[in-house]
Amino acid sequence: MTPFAKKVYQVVLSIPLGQVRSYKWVAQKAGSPGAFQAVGQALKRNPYPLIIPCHRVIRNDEKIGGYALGAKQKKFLLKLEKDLAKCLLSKE
DNA sequence: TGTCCGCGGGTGT
DNA sequence: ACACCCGCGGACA
Repeated sequence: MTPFAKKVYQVVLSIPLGQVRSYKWVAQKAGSPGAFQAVGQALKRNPYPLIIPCHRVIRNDEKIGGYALGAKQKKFLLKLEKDLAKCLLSKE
């Protein structure tokens, strides 16, 4: 586990439910604003793609980009999380 | 070996 | 199909 990747995981794990951040944002929080691609590599090489909400990390223009389990799955998960977040917000 | 940077390809409209 | 950004690959310390 590399320190950079670990920090990336921490940042991704800090993303609230139903919220999404861009690779640039994660890269900046990781300590390297220009290493947004390294973030993707770290997520791809992450030991637990299902544990880390890597699907909350999307492109800077809300595009999908890529996903270890499938870009379409990523969109699906994002839709579910957004709906879930909305449900939680509707509920007091 | 790991991290950072650039070209080409993919997704979205 | 085009434009922008990147889940890739290569080079440097």
